Amino acid sequence: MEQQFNILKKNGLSITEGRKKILELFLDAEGALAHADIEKHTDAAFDRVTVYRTLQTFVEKGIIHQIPTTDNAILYALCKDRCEEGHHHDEHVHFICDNCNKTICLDDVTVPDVKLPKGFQPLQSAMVVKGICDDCR
Amino acid sequence: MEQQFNILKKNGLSITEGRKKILELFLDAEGALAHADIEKHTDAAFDRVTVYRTLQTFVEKGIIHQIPTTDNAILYALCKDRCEEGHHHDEHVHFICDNCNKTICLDDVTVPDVKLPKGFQPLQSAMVVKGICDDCR
DNA sequence: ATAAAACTTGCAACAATAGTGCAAATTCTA
DNA sequence: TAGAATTTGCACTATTGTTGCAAGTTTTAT
Repeated sequence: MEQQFNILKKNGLSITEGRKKILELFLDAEGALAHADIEKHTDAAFDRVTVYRTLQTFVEKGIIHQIPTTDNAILYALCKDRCEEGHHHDEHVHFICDNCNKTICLDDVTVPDVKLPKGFQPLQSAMVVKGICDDCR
Repeated sequence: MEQQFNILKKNGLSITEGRKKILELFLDAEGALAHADIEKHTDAAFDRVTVYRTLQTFVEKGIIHQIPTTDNAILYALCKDRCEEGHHHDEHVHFICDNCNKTICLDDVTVPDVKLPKGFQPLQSAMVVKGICDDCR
């Protein structure tokens, strides 16, 4: 697959083994990945620091986005087409399964608007739903 | 004020300096607090470990609740009356100001229900809105 | 008011996670 | 294919969270 290549190219990034491999992981992944998942799946073929920096770069370029969690782990998932550098459009709901612990982007479920108190100006919203996913029922 | 005393009493916790002080911080705080904020405001009068354990205890007892963020820091905020031990009712929207960086509980704004794809069973939802708060306009 | 029981704290040690500077290696440009 | 630009890995440091245990504090029951 040349998909990884194209994504990197489109974002003006050098094509390197590490970046291709990490992108591949995201493309294959069903759900979101944590830094730890990536290290596990790459067999320490790349330095820990490289993974951090790659993830940072991808977030900056709008290739992946971060997902908020309560348990102090940053999760990352691929952005869909609409994202561009410096401007994410990841306003879809994220689902965390209590059973298999996977985090899944519900790309088709957009975060609903809410009425905020007077004076609060919304710019971005995130929504996380916990429960049991389709596979675990 | 005897409010701290009462909260601790009601939850069957021993009344200690540390717990009273940390509760006071929450009662005074406009927004949510991170572990680091608490250490800062207590002048290291209490051990780092004590702060961790106090926060844990408060979460378990339903005195404070955790707020998900994307930046890898757990935030805590006081629960309103409705919370009880082991059963939080913090299904309100949280607002993070891009300017002053405060996190505010919008207690009156409940997280809306969303329609999930077939097979997904929701149990708990969280919603975080980023933007400019009332004070910063 | 007081002693024993129960609980809480601080310390030290540890573990996991994240970030930085810099030299070596790789990738890109022309 | 050489030089410029970027990326990587290493060693080191910083930050964040956890655990066991002895000493200290709070509670309880006299």
